[in-house]
Amino acid sequence: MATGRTHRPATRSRGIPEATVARLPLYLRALTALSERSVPTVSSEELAAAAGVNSAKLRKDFSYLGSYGTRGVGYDVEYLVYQISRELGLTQDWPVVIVGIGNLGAALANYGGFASRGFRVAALIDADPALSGRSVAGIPVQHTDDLEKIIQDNGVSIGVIATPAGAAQQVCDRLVAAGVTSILNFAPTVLSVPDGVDVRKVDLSIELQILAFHEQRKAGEEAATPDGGGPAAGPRKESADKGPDGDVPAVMPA
Amino acid sequence: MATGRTHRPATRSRGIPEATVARLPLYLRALTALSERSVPTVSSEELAAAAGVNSAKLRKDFSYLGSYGTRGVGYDVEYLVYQISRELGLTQDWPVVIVGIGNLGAALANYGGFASRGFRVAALIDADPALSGRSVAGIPVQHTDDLEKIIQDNGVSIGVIATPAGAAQQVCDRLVAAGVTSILNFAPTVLSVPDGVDVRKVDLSIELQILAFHEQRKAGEEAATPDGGGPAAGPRKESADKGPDGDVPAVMPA
DNA sequence: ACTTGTGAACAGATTCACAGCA
DNA sequence: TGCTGTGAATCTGTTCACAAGT
Repeated sequence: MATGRTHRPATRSRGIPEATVARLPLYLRALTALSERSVPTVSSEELAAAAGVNSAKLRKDFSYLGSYGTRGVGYDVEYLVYQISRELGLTQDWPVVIVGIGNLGAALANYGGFASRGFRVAALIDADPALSGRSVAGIPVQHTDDLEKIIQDNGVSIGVIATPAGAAQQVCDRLVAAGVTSILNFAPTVLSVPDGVDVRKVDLSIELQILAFHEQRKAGEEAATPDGGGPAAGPRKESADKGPDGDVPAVMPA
Repeated sequence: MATGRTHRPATRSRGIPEATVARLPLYLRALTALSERSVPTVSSEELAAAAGVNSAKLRKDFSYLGSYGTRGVGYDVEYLVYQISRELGLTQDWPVVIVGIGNLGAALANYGGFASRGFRVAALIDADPALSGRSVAGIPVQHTDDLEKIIQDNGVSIGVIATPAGAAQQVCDRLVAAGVTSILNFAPTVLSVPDGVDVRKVDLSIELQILAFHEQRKAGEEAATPDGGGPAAGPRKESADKGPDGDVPAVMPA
C-alpha cells in the first residue's frame, strides 16, 4: 500500500525505540514530582513504581539514553529531568495552534499542562465568525481565513485539530501547506498527510470501545469461571496499559 | 514486579490480540461510513485504505474473528459491521458516568460519538456544589456524595475520570468500590486499581511531548541530510500511528 | 551490599508471499 | 482471474538474570 516505510529511515542518530519515547513523558512526570519534593536520587524500582511500569523496562529505556545512573545508588533526579527534557525537545519553546474552538478546543486551551512543558498556545483558530475576537483562556480566537498567516508569523510547527470530523482533512491540508509538520488530531477521522508529517490521534470513542470489549469478556467469563468470584477487591496492580499498539482514540467537539 | 500478570489469563475464549482489538473500532468506523453510502461489499485493500492501515494487517486481524470474507470478492459490509460490533460488545447498552464536569468533562458530555455506539451517559458527577442541579448537554450534574448510589442504580460498569489530577485516585477508588470495572482516565496521573479492573488513559501532554520528540529530530536532520530538502510536499502516506506501545496520553480540565 | 546496565531468551505484532477458493 | 486466509519470516518490544561497578 501507498508510499513507503512508516517513518523516516534517515540519519537516525541513536535510534531510541518508539515504545521508549512514548514512556519518557511518563518518567518525566514522575521525576518532576520527585524534584518538587526535593528528592535527590531515586532507584529504578521506586521510579518505576511511580510511573506505573516495571523496573526492568525502565532501566532498559534509560539505557537507550545513555548511562545516567550510578550503580548501587540510583539516578540523580535533577540530572535525569534535564536529560529526558532535552531528549524530548522540551528545552525549547514549541508554539502550538489549536484549530476548532468548540467544547473540546476550549478545554484544551484551558489545559494547564501545556505551558509547564515548553508548549505555548500561540493562537486559537475557528471557522465561526461569531467566535472571532472573543477570548478563551485569555487567548483571542482568530478566524480560519488567517490560518496560514498565523502559522507563519508564529513559526508554528505543531497543530492541534479539534474540529468536527468533516472539517479535519481540510484543516489538516492547510496546516501542512502552511508549514506544520506535526499534528495532534482529535477528530474521529483518518488524516492523510504527506511524507515527513507526523500525526497522532486521540479518539475517545475508540478507547471506550476497547474498554467495552474487555468489559464484555469479563461478564462472559464470570459465568464460565470455576470459582464464582465476583468483581470484588483483590491485590492492587499498577494500571498497566492495554493497547500494545500505538493506536490512540479521538474526541470530537459538539 | 508487583502483583501479577498484566491481564486476565483466564478462559480467553478465542484470544484476539490486543493490537487487533485496538484496530477493530477503526474498521468499524470505516465500515459504518460505507454502510451509510449503501456500499454492499468491500475488498481488504479498499477498507484498509479507508481505515489507514495496510491490507495484510487488516486481513490478519479479521482472520482472528473468523472467515467472514469471500475469496475473489471481498467482505460484506453489513455483515462485518454486525460481527465487529458484536465482538466489541457494542450490541449491548453501556451506561457510562463522567466524573469531573470541567471544560473537558463538558466536552465529553456533549460528544456525539457516544450514543451512536451503544454508550449512554447515565450521569454527570462533580464535587462542586455550584454545579449540582445544572444541566450539561441535557444531563443534570449530580454531586459526588451520591456517586455510589448513582453507579448502583444505573448498573454502571464504565467510568470516565475528567477531574484534576489530585482528585483522580480518590474518585477512582470510589468508582471501583461501587462496582465500576473499566475506567477511562483523562487525569494526568497513574491510577492504581485492583486486579480485574481495566484502566485506559488519555493524556494530551504526553502526545504533545511525543510529537515534540519527532519534531526535534526532523529539525536536527534537515541540516544533516545530504539533500537540503525542505518540509515541502511529497507523496501522501496514510497517517500510520507512531506509538507501538499502548501508552496513551491524558488531558486535564481547568 | 546494593543497584545499574545489558546480553540473551522470550513474546507479541507486522509483513511477506503464496496456497486455496470463488 | 482476483481476493481472501494464513503459515513462515521478520521485526519490535519485554522480561530475565547476572555481570559490572560503586
